[in-house]
Amino acid sequence: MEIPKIYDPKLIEDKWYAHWIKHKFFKSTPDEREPYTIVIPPPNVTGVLHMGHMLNNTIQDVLIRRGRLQGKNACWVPGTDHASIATEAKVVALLAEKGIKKTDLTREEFLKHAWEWKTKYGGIILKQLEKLGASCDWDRTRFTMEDDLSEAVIDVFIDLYNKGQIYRGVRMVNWDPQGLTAVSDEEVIHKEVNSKLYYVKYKIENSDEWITVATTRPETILGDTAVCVHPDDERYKHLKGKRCIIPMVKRSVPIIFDTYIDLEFGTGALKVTPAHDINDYNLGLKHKLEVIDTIAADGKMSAAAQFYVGEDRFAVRKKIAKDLEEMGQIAKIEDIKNKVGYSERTNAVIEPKLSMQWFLKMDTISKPALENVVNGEIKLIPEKFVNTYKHWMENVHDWCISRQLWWGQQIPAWYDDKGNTVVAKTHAEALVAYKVQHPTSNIQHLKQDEDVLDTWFSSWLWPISVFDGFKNPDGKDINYYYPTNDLVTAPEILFFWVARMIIAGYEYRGKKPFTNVYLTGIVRDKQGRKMSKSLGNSPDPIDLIEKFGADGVRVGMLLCSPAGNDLPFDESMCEQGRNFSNKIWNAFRLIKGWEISADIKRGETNEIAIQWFDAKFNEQLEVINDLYSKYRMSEALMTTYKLVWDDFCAWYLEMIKPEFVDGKSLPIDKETYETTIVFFEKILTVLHPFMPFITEEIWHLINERSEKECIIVAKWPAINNSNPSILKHFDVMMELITTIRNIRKHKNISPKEKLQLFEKVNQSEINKTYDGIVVKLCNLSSFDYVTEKAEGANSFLINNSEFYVPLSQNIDIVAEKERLLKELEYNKGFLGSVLKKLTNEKFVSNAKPELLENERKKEADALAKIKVIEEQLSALK
RNA sequence: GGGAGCUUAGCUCAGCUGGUUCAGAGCAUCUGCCUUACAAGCAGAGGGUCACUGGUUCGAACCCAGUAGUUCCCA
Repeated sequence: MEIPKIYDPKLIEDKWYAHWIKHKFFKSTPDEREPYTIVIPPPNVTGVLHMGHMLNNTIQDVLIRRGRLQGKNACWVPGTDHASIATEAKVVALLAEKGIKKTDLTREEFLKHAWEWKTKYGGIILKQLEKLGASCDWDRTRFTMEDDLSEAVIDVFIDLYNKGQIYRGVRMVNWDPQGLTAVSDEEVIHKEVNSKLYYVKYKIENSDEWITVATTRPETILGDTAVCVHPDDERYKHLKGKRCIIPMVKRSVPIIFDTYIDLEFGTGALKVTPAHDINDYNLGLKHKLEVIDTIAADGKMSAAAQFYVGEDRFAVRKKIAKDLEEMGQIAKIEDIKNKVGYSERTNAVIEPKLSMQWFLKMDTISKPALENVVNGEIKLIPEKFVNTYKHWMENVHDWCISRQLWWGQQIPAWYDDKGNTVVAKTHAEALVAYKVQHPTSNIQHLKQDEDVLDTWFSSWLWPISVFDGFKNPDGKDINYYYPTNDLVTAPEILFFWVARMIIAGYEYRGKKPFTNVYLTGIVRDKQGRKMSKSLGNSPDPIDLIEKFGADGVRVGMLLCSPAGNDLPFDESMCEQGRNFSNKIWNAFRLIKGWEISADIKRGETNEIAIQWFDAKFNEQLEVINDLYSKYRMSEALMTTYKLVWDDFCAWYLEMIKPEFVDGKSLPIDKETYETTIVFFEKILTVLHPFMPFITEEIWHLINERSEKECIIVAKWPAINNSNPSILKHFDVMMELITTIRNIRKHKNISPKEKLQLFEKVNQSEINKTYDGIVVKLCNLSSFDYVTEKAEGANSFLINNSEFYVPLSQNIDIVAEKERLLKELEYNKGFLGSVLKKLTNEKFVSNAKPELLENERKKEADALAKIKVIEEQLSALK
């Protein structure tokens, strides 16, 4: 049988994925086993797989596969969300290419196009997840806008409205003039930009005096309805009761006094534009000012502005500055830096805008979500995010849940022509409710609210709605899978999504939606920039999988990404993963290549090697289990990596590897072979969550197995630590081996040349248990015990035992002396530091007894070592 | 402007209740090897004033205070 020496993932990954699907290994239905559940953070239907998804979904797959191996009923629910703004923008753009304007279509016609788009392109990302090996239960795939989930959204809206938690009101919202919709506070990104501060002179009415205000937004002057100064400001006290004239529009407005004003900023006089600034709006409410909305929804000046009507606000900013300057009303212009809000979705500059919106009250409904994270009922990993979470939840704002879009769940609110509102599921129900409220009315038709709900208002129900928890609140699925176990997501949406799911969980199930929230880092490029499509700095994950294999990419990403830490991505990480695959493959090749003999008896060397690896495996498995329980995934992987590469390949296999005689490998005894297979299978199982494909492939090659006997449904090894003491003996032996190899290296002795080794020891202390291994791994011709120093040999110390390796070449006495002196010096220094503690009365009286004991032992060891070194030194003369 | 976090080897990170098995790991680097599993490898090696300053302590990477740099959140 010819096994290729380079592992080629391309040949097997698709095969095994199809095999797993065929045998329904990802499928989960409620049964008597303990459930282990993860709901996917639904990616946006418009999305394609990027590195962030790779990281996030790899972690989920590792967790779910391990849960499955542990015998739990593992259920990973996939799906997508409908992403109102992004999808609608895509569809609008697509229609524009065909020469169709959204405004020419009815709502129904537009939605038809949108659904067509969704059917055709939505969900590409889910297909891509298969390449990664994601073991989702695809039969459970959900979409936030499918009928059942939409119905849940509508029902929740109605329920919260009836509970008085939802209200409609005019509010200053963050308006995205490009997306033509309001966006929530959390969707606004504030960036510091270079701006100009314009000092504009307003004439005091019936006077020759002027008052100068400072503004970064002169285009809003047209909507000014007051000028405000601080009541304590000596400069303006005399203006009490006066009015001033707004430039251009020549409107007379009052000069008002309010302590809100910052005396230091600008001139201490503030122009007040209630329609276009949240603070001004509040001032306006307080002082009962007129509100003039001069900027239309698309960011252009409205008719109310009187000037520059139909021109864009930024063009107008420049123009009005110039025009005012010509009129002599600009006092000066300064360069400043200020923060400007941008839409997360469209990157347009956010325009504060007054509009009628729907809001969810957050003050009371969010309480359990705060408490249960603070008290640890729900764990955030890493814990540091609890602070941020707490801070946010304690200062939570009402949630603006309406969006001026069509793609989404239309708000179930109905109005008569006077604006009277009823909230109901259907027009018929609305009409009935309306008649109850207005018994005298004979209206037959109510108009439904044009707006849809924020997409997060769908996804906050996700952990419940994917199990039909609204439609069927006592259903088998929801009762079995909810609360789910782990959620894996990015810290960026901790508030957008995670907090709101927790709120919904307590509101609608009275229980948390999940227990652990694992927050991944952000995948960045080498310059620390977030990977994004617009920057073009993200490699295509599918290309990476082509190049390094899915297993390689998974390992590469996970090795360097502790929870919550950003991940500066570099392809070389995947290379390390690929190399690891190859290492495992070659271990398999080695084992598979052995000739097995039932006639040979298992030698002592192999027996010891087996005992040792068994102990080592159990020791490390315990560490790995513990790391998993703490969600320290990258460390669990690194521990597994070293167990496989160092302990299994570099040590164990080298110890049991049959010798070559006359250009031919000797056969291996059956017992050792079979045990080695058992070890290898255990190792493959522990590797499986990280590297599902190669482990499945080897699993089927290493032993005769039926189609259904797959590693994906194998059993996670149990801990069975029978002989832990052997590990200590081995550590000493390994040090001996390394030292001998080091001598070889320093003396330039070929690995092929056999060496002799002597240990100076009293006959009673001889323990030859490990000698065979040392002989084998160091290529020795003999390992003998002596009572006297061997002449002309290289000597060294391990644990206060002296060893000699006779060399054909002469020993460099000078160098040897130097080395010994250095070692002596170090040990004397060490002894000194120990003695310093032991002679320190306070240390002796304060330190714990076992610590004191340890120091005494160190003292004794150091003294013994110094004695030996001194003997060696004197022998050199 | 307010709050939180971070700073340990060239890079990415461990380091639990302070005590030389505590200064570590992987990658990268350097040296020698194409040794019939693997050069995508093997065997070795070098590399850090634990950001800085001060304090507490018998003893500080670890606790406290301040400084600098950096990231995030909020306004």
